[in-house]
Amino acid sequence: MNTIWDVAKKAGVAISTVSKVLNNYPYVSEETKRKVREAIHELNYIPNTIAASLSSKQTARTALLLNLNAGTQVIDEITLQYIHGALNAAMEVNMEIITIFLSMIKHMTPEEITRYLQSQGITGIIICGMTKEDRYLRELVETGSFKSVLVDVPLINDNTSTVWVDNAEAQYEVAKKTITENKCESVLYLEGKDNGYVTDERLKGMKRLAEELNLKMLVRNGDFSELKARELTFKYAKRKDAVVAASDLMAIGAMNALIEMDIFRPVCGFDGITLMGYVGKQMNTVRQDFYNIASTAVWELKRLFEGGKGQNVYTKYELVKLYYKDVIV
Amino acid sequence: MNTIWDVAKKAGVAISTVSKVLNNYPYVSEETKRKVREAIHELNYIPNTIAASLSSKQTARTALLLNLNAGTQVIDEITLQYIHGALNAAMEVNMEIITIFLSMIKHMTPEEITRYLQSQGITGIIICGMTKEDRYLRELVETGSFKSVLVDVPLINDNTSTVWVDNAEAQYEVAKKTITENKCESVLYLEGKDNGYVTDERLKGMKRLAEELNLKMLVRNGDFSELKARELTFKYAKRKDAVVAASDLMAIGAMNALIEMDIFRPVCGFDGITLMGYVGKQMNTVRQDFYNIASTAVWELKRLFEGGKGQNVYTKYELVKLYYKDVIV
DNA sequence: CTGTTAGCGCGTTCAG
DNA sequence: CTGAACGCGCTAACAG
Repeated sequence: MNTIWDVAKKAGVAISTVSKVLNNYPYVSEETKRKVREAIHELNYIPNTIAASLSSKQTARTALLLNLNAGTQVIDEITLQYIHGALNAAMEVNMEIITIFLSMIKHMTPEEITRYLQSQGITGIIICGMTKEDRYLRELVETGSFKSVLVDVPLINDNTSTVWVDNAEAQYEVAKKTITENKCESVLYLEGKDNGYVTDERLKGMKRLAEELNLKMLVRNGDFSELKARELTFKYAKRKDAVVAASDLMAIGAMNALIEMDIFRPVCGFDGITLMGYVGKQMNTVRQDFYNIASTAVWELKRLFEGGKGQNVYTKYELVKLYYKDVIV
Repeated sequence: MNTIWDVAKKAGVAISTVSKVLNNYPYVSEETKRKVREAIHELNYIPNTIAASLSSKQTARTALLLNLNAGTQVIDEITLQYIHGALNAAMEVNMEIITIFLSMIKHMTPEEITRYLQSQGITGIIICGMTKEDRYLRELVETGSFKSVLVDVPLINDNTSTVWVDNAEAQYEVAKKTITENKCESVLYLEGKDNGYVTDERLKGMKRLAEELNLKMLVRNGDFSELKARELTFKYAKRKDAVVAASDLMAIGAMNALIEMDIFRPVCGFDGITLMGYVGKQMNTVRQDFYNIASTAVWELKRLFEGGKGQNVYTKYELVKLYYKDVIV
């Protein structure tokens, strides 16, 4: 491996000069820049990121914290999209990402986590799938030891940004479409886990719709669980005209229950996961681009690293129905 | 953050002594060890891994290389299991893992990849989902610049190990079960991509079975694709008694085709993915524990780091049918 | 605009 | 058995 030393020698300059052109510092003549770049190119030199972070103390090493609670297919798909999006964006902006599952650090106190991360030279974190129960994470973020970007969690301060879709609006839209298409007058709403930050938002959107359309609405907590949604559907769907679920998995559970009960009710979901193409015939859902969300989070973190203040970033969504032909490859 | 200096001061020794007890070097008196450990504990000291790797040049920083070609649910599940298993095991053995998708490095030459990884201080790699087409990866491994563990690829040398299940045997068993249960005399075998290392093995197992049971076997290349399997089934299944697919996804494609054709043929798959519970009623499959495979790979890599020679490590599998009740949560 | 120098935190000889 | 001293590869003042 060539070091910065070799480059300096080859270009006939001091290592600090090389470092400067490497990091785009001002006050370097075009001529020297050229010489240095040439030497770098000829030697196929790649800076040692380890040494760089040791010395600079401010490199963009980032931890991607992921929740992997329920071992369902859905979680898999979403989580992997997060990882993929984050890693690719990280490569673009030249940032190192360490993937960490919350289960691996759940037993630690915020202080322990902080030390653990800092010992790895991590200065920024991106959190996906955080719940209200993850108080230690919240503390971690609030101490401000790291630049943070949270996905789907409304927590913003100088060095914390949030990336999420407008859940209230999305829930409103998808439900409205489903309900008006079928001229329903009453609805069973299967809301998510109380510990989920998006749960309240989605419920809010749903309430607005119920009021607007003058719907009779029954709200029940499905915990984002397919099984629970199934049970609730068995129990309540008969007396309602439609089932709106706050997640695709719950929508699938509801639909399967309806099939077993042998009655038809329109169902809609939220997420837009592939599984819908296999089982959810004709179900409206809100499709989120999780790859893009993670990617956005990385760019937002980069902004924070560069001195930007925390902010709220909305990402897009679309209303879709997934068909088998869309997912078969 | 406390440094090794603070610990040394508190324990009343030199930093080198602290370093020695940290790395379990001999020739340190029990008494000093005790003092140092106490200081470490009181200060909640965690060694800075960055500085450590800079200085030692032999830390176990590892790259987990993953293939993410087809954007299917199946790939998602398997890949995520790999990641999860690897990261958890890595934490146990105190090893740092950087996750990298092959798509991110596919445009680089082996030399470029080598430099890229080395610039990150990486000395070991684990590769999942490598195909025969990934020649640059093979070169990378064969240069011996890294300690490597390959999953499902038969390539072994002093610093390269392989982790995989006995694909031939597994394919033999699952097919045998399916075929004898249904007293079949002819079979359509949907093999995987030619570029897959497991494809030949599975075919080998299948051939042995065909010979043993004196089956009429038609082999067609399904490319691990659901769509292709579907088409092949439409074309050939009618004249056969059973369909054996070299992957779950193909099995699902075959089954859907059979349903549309409105004929019954026993089908079996390979992998044991969750999706089978949703769509694959009563299908035999070979269930692999991808979490465990990745975990095993990490431990194997650790062995290589410690001077062990490359070897072949077999992991287990089981024959199962997945039902909806097994996957609903 | 360029070069010198002092660390970053730790591992590792090598005297003592 | 212990500690002083050097260096890993690089960044960041600080002189010049």
